[in-house]
Amino acid sequence: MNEVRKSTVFELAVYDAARQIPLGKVSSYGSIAGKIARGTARSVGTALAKNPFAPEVPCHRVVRADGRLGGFFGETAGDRVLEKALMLEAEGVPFASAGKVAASAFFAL
DNA sequence: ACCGTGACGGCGA
DNA sequence: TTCGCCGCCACGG
Repeated sequence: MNEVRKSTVFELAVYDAARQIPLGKVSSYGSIAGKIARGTARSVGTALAKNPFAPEVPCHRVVRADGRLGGFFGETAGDRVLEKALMLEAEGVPFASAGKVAASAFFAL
């Protein structure tokens, strides 16, 4: 029988870092990459995309370096965008503008 | 071992 | 300021 998809050490490190993001705050893919000192924003995004520990791991609190929400929240993705954006607002994350998180909302990992 | 893909980031026009 | 291209690392086939 099939085993569960075993995550790599890198991915686990990413999940652990994301899990440290407090409610009402966010972090960028690049910041996490630097935190775990492994990989880059690209690989971090790929790892979070697999996130088998959701919602245990608040991957929705991870945004792009420019404050934008990112792939899962892509404006062209449809209604999902608003759902996630609203979820962040519900957590108390300040927005600089529509769909853009304020720089002060970034949590220093 | 090699190639293509992907929830990104920085720079140039 | 906005749009587009290249470069970055990790993973699966």
